[in-house]
Amino acid sequence: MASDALSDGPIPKHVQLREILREATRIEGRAHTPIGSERELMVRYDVSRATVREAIGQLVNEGLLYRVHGKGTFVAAERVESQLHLASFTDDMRRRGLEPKTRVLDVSLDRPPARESAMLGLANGDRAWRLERLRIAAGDVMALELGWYPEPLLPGLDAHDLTESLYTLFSEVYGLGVDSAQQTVWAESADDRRIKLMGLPVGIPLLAFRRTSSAGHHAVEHTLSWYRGDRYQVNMSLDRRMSPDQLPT
Amino acid sequence: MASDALSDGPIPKHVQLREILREATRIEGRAHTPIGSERELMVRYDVSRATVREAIGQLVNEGLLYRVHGKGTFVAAERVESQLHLASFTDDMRRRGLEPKTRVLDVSLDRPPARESAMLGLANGDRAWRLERLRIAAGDVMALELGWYPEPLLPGLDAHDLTESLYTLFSEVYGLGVDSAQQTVWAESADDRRIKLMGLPVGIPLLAFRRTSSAGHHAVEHTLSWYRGDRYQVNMSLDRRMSPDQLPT
DNA sequence: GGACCGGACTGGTACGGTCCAGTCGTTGCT
DNA sequence: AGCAACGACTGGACCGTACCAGTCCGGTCC
Repeated sequence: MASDALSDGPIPKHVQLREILREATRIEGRAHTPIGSERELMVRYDVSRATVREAIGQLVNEGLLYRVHGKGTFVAAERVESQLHLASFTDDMRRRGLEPKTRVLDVSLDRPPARESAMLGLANGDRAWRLERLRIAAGDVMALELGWYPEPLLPGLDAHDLTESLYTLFSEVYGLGVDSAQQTVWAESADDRRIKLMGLPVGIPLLAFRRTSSAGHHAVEHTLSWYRGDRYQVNMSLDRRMSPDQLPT
Repeated sequence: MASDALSDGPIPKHVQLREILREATRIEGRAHTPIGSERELMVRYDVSRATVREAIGQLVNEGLLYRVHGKGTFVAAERVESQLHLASFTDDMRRRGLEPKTRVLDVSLDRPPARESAMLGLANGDRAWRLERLRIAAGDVMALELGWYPEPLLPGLDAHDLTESLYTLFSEVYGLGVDSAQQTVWAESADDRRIKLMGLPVGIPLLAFRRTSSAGHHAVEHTLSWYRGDRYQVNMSLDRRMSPDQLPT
């Protein structure tokens, strides 16, 4: 085994350690196993606990690790793709003769950020499922998606197959038929994390979506999605029969 | 002004400070202004520099702030938000309290490319008005727009003031009330010409729109628009009453 | 057998410190 | 006037310490 020491030099120690831990997450079958405690890693790699926490924090942000207070830091689960949900993406891909797939990067129970909490109508401190997925078609990652789902409405969500259509799951298992959504779209550049996660060429623009989906009066989903700008577009029809706040520019 | 002290209690200090700084990013016209140095904030709020860095780091991750090594921490520019509706740019910006300006770059009579010709229902050889404009709001160029307008339906269009709302013009002068549109949205990078025309920083992503607008059975407009991806977003409402192929992802 | 408690582990919060590296304005010299 | 150096600022990296809060297991007692 290679030495556990980190080298002095131009590459910061927290980056070196982050990459070592990233490799560790790739070992087959490691999902949900611990990576070693922070104090253990600081001894093994001869760095401070703050440096260990910085490295781990970045991988947690990327969805490759997750932390449980008082318990440990674990490798996030990775699952193989399956059928895609939501008519538009699936139909759009199929209309182009492509086979769509979904990969779940992470599912965990967390307190969502204030904004997401508000959008989901959660009380302070209520938890939600945090779900991160990749959408794949024609062998390429088309989109990265991060979603929040209210735990009170969807208990035990993580026990279900989250690579299938969530809307079908909500309807069949929880009796929550999604019937409306609010959505915002803009363009942005891909940062390093998403370039890496999505396997993108540098500099490629992303089409970003934020959506809140509802079943009747219950908000059941708040998602952020990023689609490759060069491989994806949205078609829509607009007319004056729609209410004024529904008509596009 | 409220006290700058952070309170002891259940809410961690880095969270309290984060929310104070978040509010500071919302002040009108603060884009690209510094929020105060880390050392300044540690004195003002009586916390350690690590606590300040933790709070700032979270807002940087959310895209509300950005850091420049050796220079400072700045408020990120805010995106102009547009409700998805069938309004002209002029009407849309006014509804959000911004003073829109349009600069006409070029207006001429031409035979449009085959695709535009087809979309406008023109016969072979028919001419259309070619109109190129910059859309400006809040002192910045928001969009570049290239549009085609069928000359048979809109004779003498170039004699009118084309900096105002075209939809209003079509209705009042030509009796053509725009009542529906087909629109496609995607993301792309700005090429050199558009960087120059729009005065954009290099590398900024664009939100691209292609639209065909109709008055009854007449297609009256075919446009391509490019909006700054960092300053513009589109909101839309979706529900199941729409046909499945109208629902975006 | 079950409940409870304490200890040993875990991650989370907060502090203080030092030094490195980037930016920019000022000053002095040519 | 131009250029280089320096100082004062900035963020970045890394270290150490202390304590808080959550989890879990083993031991003890009833």
